[in-house]
Amino acid sequence: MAIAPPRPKPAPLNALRAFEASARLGGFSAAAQELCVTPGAVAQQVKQLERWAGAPLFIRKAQGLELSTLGRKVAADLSKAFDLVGMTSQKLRRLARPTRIAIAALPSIAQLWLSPRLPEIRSANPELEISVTAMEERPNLRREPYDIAIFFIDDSEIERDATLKVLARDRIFPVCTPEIARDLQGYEDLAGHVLLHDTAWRDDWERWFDETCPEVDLSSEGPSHSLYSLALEEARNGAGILLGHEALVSRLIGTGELVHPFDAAVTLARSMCLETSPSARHRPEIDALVASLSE
Amino acid sequence: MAIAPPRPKPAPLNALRAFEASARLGGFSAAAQELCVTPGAVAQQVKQLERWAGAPLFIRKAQGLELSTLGRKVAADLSKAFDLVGMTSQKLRRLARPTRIAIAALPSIAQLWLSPRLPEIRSANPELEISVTAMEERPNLRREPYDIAIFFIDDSEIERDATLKVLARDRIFPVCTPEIARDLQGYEDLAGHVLLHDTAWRDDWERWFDETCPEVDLSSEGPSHSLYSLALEEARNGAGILLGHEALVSRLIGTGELVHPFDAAVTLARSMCLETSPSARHRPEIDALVASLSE
DNA sequence: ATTCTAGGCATAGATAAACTTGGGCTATGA
DNA sequence: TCATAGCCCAAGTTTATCTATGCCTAGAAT
Repeated sequence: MAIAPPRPKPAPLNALRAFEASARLGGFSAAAQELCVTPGAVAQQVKQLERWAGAPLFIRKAQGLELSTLGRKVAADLSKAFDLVGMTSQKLRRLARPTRIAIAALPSIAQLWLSPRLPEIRSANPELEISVTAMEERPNLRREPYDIAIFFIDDSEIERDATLKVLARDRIFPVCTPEIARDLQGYEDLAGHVLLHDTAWRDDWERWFDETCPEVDLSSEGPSHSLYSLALEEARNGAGILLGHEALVSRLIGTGELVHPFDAAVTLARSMCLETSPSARHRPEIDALVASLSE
Repeated sequence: MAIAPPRPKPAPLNALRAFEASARLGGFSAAAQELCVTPGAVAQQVKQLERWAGAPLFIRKAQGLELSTLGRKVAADLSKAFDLVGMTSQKLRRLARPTRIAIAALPSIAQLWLSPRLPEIRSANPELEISVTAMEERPNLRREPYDIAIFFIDDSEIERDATLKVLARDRIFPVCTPEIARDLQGYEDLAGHVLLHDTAWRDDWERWFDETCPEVDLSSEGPSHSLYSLALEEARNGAGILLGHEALVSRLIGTGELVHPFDAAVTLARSMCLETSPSARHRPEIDALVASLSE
């Protein structure tokens, strides 16, 4: 009774995932970032799924997307399904090699905060294989294979998510070499120096001026670096004054290589937080590591 | 702070699915059949997943597979996750075009039982687009995009699954043209005629001999066809005697083209059953169709 | 108004993933 | 002792997926 199989195919898995990410994040570009591909690839996948289903899932607008009625009806279920897939695959990875621990962190945090603490942790737990991956955006720990993530997170989000562990509030203040600091008697003396910037935190200086000395007329112009650690290196070499984020500069202040010439500090509405993967909680290796990092 | 992304990749979805199917069905070959690929393809996918995880999921034995401890720990969760994915994608398909109904059936059932009933159903529900796909194996309705499946199913399984709806017990008895029937006075007269077979139901004749006339020495040799409907066509053309499955031959008996020369019938331990997709239940279109098919 | 920017669309070509094929190997059972 | 059912491996091929471009639209910023 053999028969050739022109059978209706099951839905393409990758297309479902692309749709789910687009629906959850509200756009192809955001989804593309999460999936590490270009927006065009995501758009194609979604279109493929629409062809399979026979009806559109999104209403395309010139500016971004909107879920169609149909899309809205299935997006939540799909998210739940892929959360389960993701968490199970992480469980698999962890059970396979429990001593392998992956940490995701902002590049600046990875280099300036985490890296100095790792040697001690590694020597205290020689059996652990700790890997650190630097990235700009906080990954979705329900999906991506990291056990721990360390990023700056807005307070509003911290309130909503009780599993986030605050490591330090984000306080900013100018830092420079002791030599430069000798020139700085008052805020107006800043005008004569180079103000170093980080591209991602471009308005740090403006923010600090506004909150500490709005009466002084100062320009926040200056060279900017795409890596905070580069800007910090420049400051350490005496190239100018950088707005330091407390958690990231305290080491260099401790060694005396940098000083903070003004007492005024601004506390931003966010904190450096440690997040653990839902599938990693209550694992002894992870708990111990989190405890070490929290001091 | 841009950074090149050599990020640890998430688990490959297709590999997860291949592993899940292999674990659930107990072998690469069975999984390959469900996924419509060759066993080698499944083996490669599973190996890829093992590389990703860093540990083996199966213990390979000369005869088939056995789940490793690790594999056993994640297989159940993965099945649940992919069930959810599959059911959601079916929900999507159905919501997109609610009047499109896909039926899967054994080729013989499709042609001999279902096909004669469809014209009436189609004219009673002209808005429905009913498609029929013939296949040898009962599909997994949690995964594959069919709304209804009609297959012969063993009684033991029917007891376990209350959602199966029995359409007819599987009763078998010889059938032939009225001309041939005139030659058949007793069981021993069968010896002089060609006995037609279906390859998939090769032992039907032996079974019937055993239960109705074990004392007569009859050979169950004879030509076999890979499609039951072909064998039936031969019988209708007077080429020999076929063991008829009641549900499949009753039409031709009704028209008088075939007769059953002996009263003796054997009831097999299985029935022709109708199964509905979990995601299709309680939909008016489906319920109405099921009711029509159940008479 | 004009320019700029962000986001989506379409296509072609390049890249990577998945699949098939064919040949080996090992136990089981007729 | 052979046949069978499974799995493994190595090419080689097909298919799917991704990138790269250029184009279009609607708000936002000059």
